Amino acid sequence: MHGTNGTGGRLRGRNGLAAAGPINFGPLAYWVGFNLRMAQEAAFQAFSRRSQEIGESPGRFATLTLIARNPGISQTELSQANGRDKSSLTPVVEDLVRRGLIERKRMDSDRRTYRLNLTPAGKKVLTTMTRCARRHERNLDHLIGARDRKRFIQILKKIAAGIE
Amino acid sequence: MHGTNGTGGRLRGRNGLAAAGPINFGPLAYWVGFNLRMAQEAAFQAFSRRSQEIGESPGRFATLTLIARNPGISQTELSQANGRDKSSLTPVVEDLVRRGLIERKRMDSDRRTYRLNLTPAGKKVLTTMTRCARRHERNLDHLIGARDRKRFIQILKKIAAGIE
DNA sequence: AGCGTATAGTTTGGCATCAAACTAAATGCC
DNA sequence: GGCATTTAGTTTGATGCCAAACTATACGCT
Repeated sequence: MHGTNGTGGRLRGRNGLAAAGPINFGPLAYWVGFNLRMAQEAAFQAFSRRSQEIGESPGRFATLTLIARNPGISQTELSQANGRDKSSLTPVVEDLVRRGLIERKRMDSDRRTYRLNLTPAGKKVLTTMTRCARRHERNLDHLIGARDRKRFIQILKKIAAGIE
Repeated sequence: MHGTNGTGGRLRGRNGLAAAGPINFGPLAYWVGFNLRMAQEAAFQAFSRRSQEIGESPGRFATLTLIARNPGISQTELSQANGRDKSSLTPVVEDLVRRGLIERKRMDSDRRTYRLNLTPAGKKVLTTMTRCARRHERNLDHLIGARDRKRFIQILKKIAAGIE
């Protein structure tokens, strides 16, 4: 190496720190995996902040929606639809029951499985959360642009479904 | 409710379980946040499996790449570039130093900060990991299609950068 | 009926992450 | 020089997640 600052190719301020300087991302810059992670994290953080405003946890939203749309769904079905392990659902369901947002009944024909349903209180909370989520979505839509939105979602679905 | 199966609008098998049946995703089906999460998780799982084949952890990959491309980078800069809290980096850096993949030197001018650099061993491991990641990327590229790839990444970057 | 296997949900253990409190060093102001 | 403020990194505590072990029901075969 024959440069003058000994940082191997990156210009920095006199004390070796890039002044909020340009980071070289190398191949990460154009790789899908990395950008997917960064985008997801950013969107999640934003939604998280919004959820806090209404005093709810972001993870509860998809759960309540799926129960609302699929009354009587079992925990295993729910965990699969939601892309989480069934064991992760146990404390969530416990919490939602405790707070009176969902109701949980043993099935008669198969006494291992539960059926989950929203209570009236749960429906009310979901309505509030949905309004909040819609604001978040509008924000994202704005960034993406109406033209590309549909195609964008299609690609996301393909990735979710089609990876081996 | 006056239906016959008591599941409130969802057809199920005789014991109340949808036979790997169609889940109603409601608004989640076309919302960006949810699909972003599902895609990211799927891609991550796939990369995770691949990483295991070469005996590495998926999280190490971006870290090593960023150090390689920005020699002498500090931990705080690194954590920001990588989209993680600086405290998450402490155990990672410890591990990489312990295994002799990176080297860590106090700066002379500011003795609070470290400079991180790859060792020759680290460079070698990164080469292997990069090959592995390229296979993963090819897989994703195939799903996305060459035509939409560039636009897709642009949108992901916009989301990562532009959310408030 | 009885036994082996499969399934629904829970428990446990470990990991990655963040946020807030903390330590040590640097900077600025008087 | 001395003291308040900022900054780099670590520690601690909490959360959410997964995978594997576990419990209890159910199913299937003989």
